[in-house]
Amino acid sequence: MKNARIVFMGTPEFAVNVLTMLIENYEVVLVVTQPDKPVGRKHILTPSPVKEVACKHHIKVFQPERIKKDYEEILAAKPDIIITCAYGQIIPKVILDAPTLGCFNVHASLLPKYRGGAPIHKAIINGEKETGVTIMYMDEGMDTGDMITKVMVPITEEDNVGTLHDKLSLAGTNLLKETLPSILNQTNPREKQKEEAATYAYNIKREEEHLNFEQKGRDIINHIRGLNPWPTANMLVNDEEWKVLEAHFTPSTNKETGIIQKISKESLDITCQDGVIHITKLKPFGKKTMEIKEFVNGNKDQKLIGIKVK
RNA sequence: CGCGGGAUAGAGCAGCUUGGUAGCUCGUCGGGCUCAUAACCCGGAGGUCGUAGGUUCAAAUCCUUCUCCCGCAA
Repeated sequence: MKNARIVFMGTPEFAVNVLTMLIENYEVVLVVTQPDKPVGRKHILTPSPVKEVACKHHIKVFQPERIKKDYEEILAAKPDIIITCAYGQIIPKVILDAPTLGCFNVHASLLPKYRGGAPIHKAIINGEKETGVTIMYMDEGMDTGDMITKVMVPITEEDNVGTLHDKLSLAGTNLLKETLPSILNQTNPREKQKEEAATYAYNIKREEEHLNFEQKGRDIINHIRGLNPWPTANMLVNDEEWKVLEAHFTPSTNKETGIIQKISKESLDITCQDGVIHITKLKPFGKKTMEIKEFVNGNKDQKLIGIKVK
């Protein structure tokens, strides 16, 4: 089926590469994405990245508030195939059953691990050495459908959510490009997920962004890079919320955790369970984010030394 | 008018309470020391103190307006 009618459903930056590839190679008849959301202090109504791409290519966009109740437009598009990628809403069975070839999803993890909305963040936070992308059939569960193809992507020490996100987005796009022909002529493999091996990566909650210096250094570093550049880890300094963007760790023994030990042009050092966290990029309360070098220029009197960070 | 933080040299800050012709760290430029240096020493350039108005002999500093940036909440 060469000229399949494709409906694409997706929302954030992660889905942009996938959509672009589909537009360049296939006939995308409708793009479904989340409604424009008010963003920032001024509540400026902002379209999703996916919507912007769709508009640029003059493809019809559908933005239901609740797809569970408002889906007629998708049926009307008479899709042969629906491809989703980080859409952001649970898709009802009526839609899953609509396309002649089925509904397929591009998910940023090696399923059945990290089902859910924050697989990239959680993979880094948990200190994984590798993750990947899975292309799969959709069913009514959350990322529980049968798997078709996967690609592995290593996680390096230097990776954070931003860099890994970009790698996975590209890997997912390429994987879909390779997999789609077999889906279209219905020769693709199909493998059930092992339910007992499933783990979940739910969206990051506000309280999960807070650093705990009683933890081991390795875990704290993973936590920081697993939340950078978004939503970013934070800590309380003098009861003000500071953001921590980059840091590294050296092991040692300490009497007390969470103490600001030293501020130098190399780093701001805070004790943790088994060593010292060296913060090299941060955002003090009310300030812009800054490199340690900039930060230390304005803190030459070292008045933060000895303070307990919470 | 949702809550709070901020705006002073290219960067990060101090000074504002108790008005009196602008300071620190870094960067930059020039010179010196050194085998050498991102180290050290000496010297220079660079600011109408976010905007507009008010009080005053005098405003970065006190009062009012507006703009912009940041976090939270949505």
